Amino acid sequence: MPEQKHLPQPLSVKSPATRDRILSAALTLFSQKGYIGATTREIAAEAGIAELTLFRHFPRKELIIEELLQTRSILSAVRDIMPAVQKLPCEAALDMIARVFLATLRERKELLKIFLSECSRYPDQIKEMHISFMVDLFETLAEYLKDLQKKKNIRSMEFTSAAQAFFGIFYSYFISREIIGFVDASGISEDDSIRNYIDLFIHGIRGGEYGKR
Amino acid sequence: MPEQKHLPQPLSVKSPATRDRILSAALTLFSQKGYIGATTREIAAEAGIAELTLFRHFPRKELIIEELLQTRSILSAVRDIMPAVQKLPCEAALDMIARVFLATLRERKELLKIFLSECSRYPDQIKEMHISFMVDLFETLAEYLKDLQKKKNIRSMEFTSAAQAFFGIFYSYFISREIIGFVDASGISEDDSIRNYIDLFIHGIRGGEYGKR
DNA sequence: CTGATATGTTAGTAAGTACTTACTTATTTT
DNA sequence: AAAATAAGTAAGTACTTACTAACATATCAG
Repeated sequence: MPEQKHLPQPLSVKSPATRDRILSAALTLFSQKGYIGATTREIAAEAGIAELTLFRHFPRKELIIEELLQTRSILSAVRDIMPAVQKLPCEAALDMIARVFLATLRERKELLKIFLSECSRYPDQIKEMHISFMVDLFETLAEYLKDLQKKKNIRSMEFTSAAQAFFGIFYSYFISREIIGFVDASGISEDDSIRNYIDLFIHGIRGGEYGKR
Repeated sequence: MPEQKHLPQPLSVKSPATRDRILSAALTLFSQKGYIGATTREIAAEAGIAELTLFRHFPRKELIIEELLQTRSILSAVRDIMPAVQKLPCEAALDMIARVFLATLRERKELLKIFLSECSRYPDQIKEMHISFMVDLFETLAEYLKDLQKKKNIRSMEFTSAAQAFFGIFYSYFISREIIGFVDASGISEDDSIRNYIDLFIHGIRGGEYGKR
């Protein structure tokens, strides 16, 4: 009877590649089946590793989703393009902002689905990140509109509300197409939809006196 | 050894009150913890009945959510108010439509959360109901706008896109407040938000020639 | 009173699930 | 070559969950 104790293997196992495969597999499965619905066995299989390996990287299942929500959260790509966008005519600028926003949502589609499913049962920290992302978005566009007012014929208004409306249109558009699976029977293409929405928005912010009641 | 067989109790048990308590309890818990996360034990406890009673009404857990999604789905309260709304000035009409829409979403908040969480793993039939609800909403408003064009100075445009934008604004507003838990730090009240959105929308659809490029 | 109906109580089963233990095997580093 | 590192295999534990079986009880119509 050998008394030699197999040390239970160190907890700090590091192989970024494997760790990443686990995270990617988890992202896929969580978004498809929800956090509870996706089992550690499935995640390991999807990642092509042994279930035990998963637990060596993430001693508890919870740590996987926490790391996912923290490291792969939505970053405001919109803020980054603002310098380039300032020089464009406003139709083109808003078109660009809308497209970058939609692209960001598409990139993070899985994460967004997880978040929408799980947000009520997950830590405040993550909620706050999401909210501060939104605030940042709104403020970025609101500032742009304020600047625009100095150069163009733009009404005085609550620019924050306008920005919320703008992103709200595209957010709903995204959710209905990509999450609910709505297909527009009226046959309006994505390009046309974007054009129509922006056209509406631009008329909405434009200065003018008539029609007053 | 008595050979007397206790008949395994008939399957068709009917007590609308109990059935309803189960459905209501399930609605609450599914929306809080998700379909998988809410256990039959918890649902029975919430309904104040024995777990077995639950199974006498719904032999499989799945049948509960199916009945919920079918019998308590969103009905377009918007369509019903259109006759009354036609007579109002358009600002008031749109205000009313927005408020009824928001109220509908609030009433069905739990169901909406379940649907958003579970829509990817649930039958097409339910998806289709949701989509046809949306289509109906959009068409209702689009028709109203078309009529409005005959009486007022309204631009020519794709009214379906305009209707999608209108409801999109309020849908996003609802999701961010009620589901994500966003609180507007800028201190704009709900009434003000609605007013601002509608103001923007009305300017957006109003006819006019200037600003043309 | 009788018997059907709707529920309760208690106990259980079979299948999962997160997570562990014990030990092995490659690969890389020293 | 030795040692450390990152992963694998296989079996199992403790617990939970949807769902069932057996029997008791309360209500109420005929």
